[in-house]
Amino acid sequence: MEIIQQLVEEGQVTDPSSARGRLLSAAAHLFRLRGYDRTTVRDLGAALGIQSGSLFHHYKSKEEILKAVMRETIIINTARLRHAKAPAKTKTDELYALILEELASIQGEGSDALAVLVHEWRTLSDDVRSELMVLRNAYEDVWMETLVALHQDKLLADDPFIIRRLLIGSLAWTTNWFRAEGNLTLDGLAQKVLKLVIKA
Amino acid sequence: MEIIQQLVEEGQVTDPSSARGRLLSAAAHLFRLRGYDRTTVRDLGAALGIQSGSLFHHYKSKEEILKAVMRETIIINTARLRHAKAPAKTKTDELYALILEELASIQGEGSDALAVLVHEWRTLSDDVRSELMVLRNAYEDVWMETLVALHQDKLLADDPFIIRRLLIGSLAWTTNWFRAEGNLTLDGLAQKVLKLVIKA
DNA sequence: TTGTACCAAGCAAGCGCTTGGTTTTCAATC
DNA sequence: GATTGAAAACCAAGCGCTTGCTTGGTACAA
Repeated sequence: MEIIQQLVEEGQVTDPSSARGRLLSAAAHLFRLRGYDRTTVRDLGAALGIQSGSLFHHYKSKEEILKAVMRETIIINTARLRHAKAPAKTKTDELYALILEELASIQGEGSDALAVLVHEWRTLSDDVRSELMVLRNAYEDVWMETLVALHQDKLLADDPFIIRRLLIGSLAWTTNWFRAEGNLTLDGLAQKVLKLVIKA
Repeated sequence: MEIIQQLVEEGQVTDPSSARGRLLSAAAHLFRLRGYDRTTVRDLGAALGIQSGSLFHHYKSKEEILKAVMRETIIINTARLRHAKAPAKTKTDELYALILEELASIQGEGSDALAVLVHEWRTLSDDVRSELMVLRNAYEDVWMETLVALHQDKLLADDPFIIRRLLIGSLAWTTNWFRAEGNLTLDGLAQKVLKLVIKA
């Protein structure tokens, strides 16, 4: 995943192989598994093989850890999304690429972090939430560029804002049921979703 | 809401005006607002104007309260769903009625409880979860009857199981953005959603 | 007079986080 | 290429507070 490496070099995200980086991915994993509130700093320490108190050398509070997980998740996935739609030849291809990429992010690597992002959004304090909102808007912009263009070409089944909101829910919910082992592949699912929102 | 009254008389759900009933709706409200984990028994007691310890006269643990909230929510909403689709003349009308009713449940009355149901599902212990799963399956059956029939009539845009799963996510997510004050009504939204999943 | 609904007080366990000190890492120096 | 120094990473212990829940008793309606 050279996208991440580039972001590391730009100083935008933490190196996953560093102490802080391992902390963040362990946190993402546990936060997803048990939820933020049910994950104690002792759990997190144990997962890393260190004392719970040692965590506070890296981040000054538990919420700072959650914030960092979310911040980096949004940044990484925004970059991924842009990267995914770049080679598309038509706007419809672009939309397919976006759907597939978001599905892959939810299902595959980084899935922990993205699930945490959706699930624990309201856990954040107001300050932190509005701080992250800026990043999240940038993520949504990548979607809206494509959707608005499709709407102008009369290719979208409905208003782009409505479509996007319905899509968020549908795609996020796949964590709860989709398993790649089934006879439905991720590409297959992305195709099905695409067909629902594109005019016949 | 005479549906609820009938369920009360059948002994399926708790009378909302009883002490236990008020406890459950206060719990649903707080669980939604702050999440189950962040809601303390002291918060809950304060909301009811009683001591936190007094709660345990009604339910033997905090999780029992969550379980009761969920249990009754599923039962009530299953009855609502059946009631909503009864007068429909075509299968398409049935589906519209189901979509509208689920949207209404999420947005309007009982919205607290249904939101809790979606959000706190994984909070439950395995035992309780599988116990509630039985009820939840009954709820899903109401949907599947209609969707399978539509699929047989070649009116559905895709496999009924896929459609339902995509719908759950879309509809549940509306809590996070839909506000009835806008220029989009609930019926309007239901219509839009219906059109996406029904063949042109 | 029996059961329902509640109170007042508090216990044991678990929580996030702090403190003061030790080990590890690693680039700069000789 | 060994020596050094300081920053980064971590430990051991525990503090102060909150948590879910218990206990023994009271008010009151039927």
